[in-house]
Amino acid sequence: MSLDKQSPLPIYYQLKELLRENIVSRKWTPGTMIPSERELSERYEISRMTVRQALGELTREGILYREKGKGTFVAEPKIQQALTSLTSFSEDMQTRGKHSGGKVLRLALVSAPVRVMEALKVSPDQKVLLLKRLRMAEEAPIAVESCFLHFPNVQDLLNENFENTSLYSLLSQKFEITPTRAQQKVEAGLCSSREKELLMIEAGAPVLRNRRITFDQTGRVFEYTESAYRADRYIFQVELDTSKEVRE
Amino acid sequence: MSLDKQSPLPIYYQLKELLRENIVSRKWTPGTMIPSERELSERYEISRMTVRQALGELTREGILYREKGKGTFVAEPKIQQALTSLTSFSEDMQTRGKHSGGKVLRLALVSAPVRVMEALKVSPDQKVLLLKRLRMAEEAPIAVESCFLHFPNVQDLLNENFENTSLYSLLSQKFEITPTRAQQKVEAGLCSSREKELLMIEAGAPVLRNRRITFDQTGRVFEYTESAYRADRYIFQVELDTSKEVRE
DNA sequence: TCTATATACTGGTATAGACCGCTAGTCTAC
DNA sequence: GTAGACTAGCGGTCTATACCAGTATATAGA
Repeated sequence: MSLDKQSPLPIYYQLKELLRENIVSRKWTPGTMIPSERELSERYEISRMTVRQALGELTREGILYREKGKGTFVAEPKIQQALTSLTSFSEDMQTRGKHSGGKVLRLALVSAPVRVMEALKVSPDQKVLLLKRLRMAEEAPIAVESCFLHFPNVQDLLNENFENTSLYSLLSQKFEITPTRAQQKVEAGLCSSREKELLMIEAGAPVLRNRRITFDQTGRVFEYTESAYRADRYIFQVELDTSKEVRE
Repeated sequence: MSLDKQSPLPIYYQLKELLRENIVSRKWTPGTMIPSERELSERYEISRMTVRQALGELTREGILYREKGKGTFVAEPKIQQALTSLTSFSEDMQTRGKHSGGKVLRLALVSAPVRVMEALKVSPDQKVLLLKRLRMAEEAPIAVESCFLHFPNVQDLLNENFENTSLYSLLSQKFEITPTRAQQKVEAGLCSSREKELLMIEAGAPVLRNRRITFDQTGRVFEYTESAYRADRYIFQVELDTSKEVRE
């Protein structure tokens, strides 16, 4: 594997994904020392500062940790993450060991329905990005998800390929948006006729309906998502904990 | 205010604190465009890369945000963090302004089903207290709840009246048990024939199924509860927050 | 044998310069 | 008047280099 310096993708980003691949494939296991910054910079014929940008981002993602004078190492995976924390679907599925995937049903700038406008706090003349996807797990449909996004330059997402990429990792890489807090409402319902076809279930089958408003690190709402999960294939899990102190 | 290049503190860190001071003192208010990277680098006679390190960290902290081609701006302050809270049904209903109530369907020491034994970590010969209730809200049934309890002297609860009393307030008053942490699983399903009658819904109506394992302040599990909520009358809500660190 | 020093690594900080794509305002030609 | 070209300024990426401080190991001296 190597880097393509002609690619429009930044070099540090290519290196980052290359390193990530070595970790998720368990070629490098937790605790392993990865090649030093100087070694990586020589091997791929790039500047050490570029290597540092890749390693820095992976470190902030909790995938690597550095020790001055010693080296950079693969971090232990976080166990709790799937529960209390905010995950996108891709990451959610990964932590459960299932193969994630999805088919984009729609990706466009739209005028939002009123309930979405209220959630995203946008005025009627503002358009939001709608990303509607059929979510898959192990080759079978598991959920229909409509994700409404609103933040500066959201239209840049129109050219992205969401079939294999996590929305949240894109948001953090290109927009410096980190999902930090969310309000989620979960209820039971019966599938609509459209959902019945997409999810390949029978009429009258139950679905889990999920509505989520997500806030970034600055406290701004950037996402409102509605999803309908096949009840026979999905369980919503949450850990509640009152022992955590409220800051400030 | 200026920077001390002889200080053992890194220059980027000094700049970061200097900029932060301008923001917390509200000299720069939210939405203000701060000086450009090149301007800061000239003003303080430092490299632009050093400026970028300071701005990058403040951006990741959510204090600044950048817009390509435009500039770097002061972000809106973080809103107060809300907690994921752990409430009993009575309190849950109270916070929603509905009159809470319930009819006790069964209160007895029983041998627990296997899934309950596993959750409560009891051996097959140990009996647990089963409290099965029909939960009401505004004179109408809203949920069927089976609550399995296991802790010292649990049999003392046999004489209690649960029609109007919160289980959790009893536990804290008489047993010094404070619900502190819980794992909850939520899924959608269709009502059983028994649930249909109790909840007064039609056959094939959807229900929200909830399973909760609750731990007390010492980390011991004391409760396993299964409930089925009328989908048309109940929405499960949760606030998620990743800004609180999860530690082992 | 044990301690102290030399040295060869590591990541951390900082420099100065370059080019890119994007934004917004201005200016020109129609 | 207005659409399109130009341009100054912005953040984003990348290079090549330098020196610092911490870590581990080998080596020289007591």
